[in-house]
Amino acid sequence: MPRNKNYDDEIVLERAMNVFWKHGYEATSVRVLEKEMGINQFSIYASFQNKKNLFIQAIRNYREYVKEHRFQQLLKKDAGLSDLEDFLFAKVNAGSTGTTNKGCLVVNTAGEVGGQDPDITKEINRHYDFIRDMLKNILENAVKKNEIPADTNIEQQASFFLGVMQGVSVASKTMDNSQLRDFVTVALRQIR
Amino acid sequence: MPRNKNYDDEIVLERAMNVFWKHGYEATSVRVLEKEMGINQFSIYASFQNKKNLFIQAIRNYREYVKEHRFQQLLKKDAGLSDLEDFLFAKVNAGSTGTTNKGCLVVNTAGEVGGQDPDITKEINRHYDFIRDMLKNILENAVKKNEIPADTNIEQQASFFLGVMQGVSVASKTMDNSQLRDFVTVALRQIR
DNA sequence: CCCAATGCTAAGCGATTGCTTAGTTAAAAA
DNA sequence: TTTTTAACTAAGCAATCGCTTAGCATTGGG
Repeated sequence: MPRNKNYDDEIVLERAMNVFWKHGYEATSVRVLEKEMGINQFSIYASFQNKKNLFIQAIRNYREYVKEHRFQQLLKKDAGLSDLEDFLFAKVNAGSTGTTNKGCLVVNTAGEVGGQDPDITKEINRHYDFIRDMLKNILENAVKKNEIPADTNIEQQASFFLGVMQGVSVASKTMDNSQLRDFVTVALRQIR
Repeated sequence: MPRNKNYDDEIVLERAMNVFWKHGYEATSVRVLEKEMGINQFSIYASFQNKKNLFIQAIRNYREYVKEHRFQQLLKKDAGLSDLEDFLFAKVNAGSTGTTNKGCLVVNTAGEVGGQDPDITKEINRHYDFIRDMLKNILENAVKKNEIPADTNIEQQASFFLGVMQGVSVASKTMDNSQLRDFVTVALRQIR
């Protein structure tokens, strides 16, 4: 019976994600959201209830986004250490091309909102559970492929590389390319 | 001639630092600052001009704070690798005692404000220059003490451990203690 | 003692915050 | 075509934002 929306929830959510990614949670007002999303405030609240929930949805959208655009190679079923190497060094070189690096939305959020809000914290943890699982799979494959020793402590190395990825996200804002390359080089060298 | 302040700039600045540390820059209002600092808004603006400058001063104060309370051991002229080990593992165990970890003020700020504001960015960089210098000194001492090989690439390892410290700051909010221990263990093992 | 200079209190400035609500438009079911 | 339902526009809500200002309090020099 009723009238149809003349916007797509997924599309406007992706736009919202980019605004939050660039400016953070608190510094993003609903006014700039409605401009960037291209819809009225009413529609924002109709589709996403409130600002916090929109932000949480944006984090989920971010996870889908990085799965498709950043972790593609790492998410192949048989991804191994060489894929992890490619990924980390790609991040190093990406820093030079772009202007100021936006870093990782989830790392930024962890820093800004931290353990303050339980709902957002839960979403942050979900994201890192996902990355941790991805890393474990890669490390298991790397053992099978004889890229790393058979007695490698998978859990331990997964925690290490998760920490390194979080470090890279911060470092990409504060280090130059050669420093970033050094960081990644040492991180990868230890497992060989 | 004139009347004297009945508060100490350093004391109220340290209080401001703790508020920013806990809630971040944007989420900290001048109203809560005046409550926590124990002085009127007028006095805040008289002593620190505006909110952003107060924040920048708070970051500088944070650097002095960590020099005295966190990096004490690392700043000894002859600090070596064993001191770095002590420091990193102390961070691991600190995560368990406290409630939600506040992380590092500067890492949090890098995530929230990032490259947005040039003045704040400059202050972030100053902080990391300081830590990098500290790390280089430690690594040089470690060579002299034969804790690490003589041909160790100091610059490279300094970038690595700076990245690890940034990672630990994020990870201390998202990992449990054993995961954090694994992260630090692998980071330190590679240099031996 | 009085005066000049700064500190303080408290009220309030315009602007912006997240969010809501009346009034209208559009579209599908009857 | 009529009716019903929801999406739209645009105005506006109270609350809070960073910051300022008028008026009084307090100090040390003359």
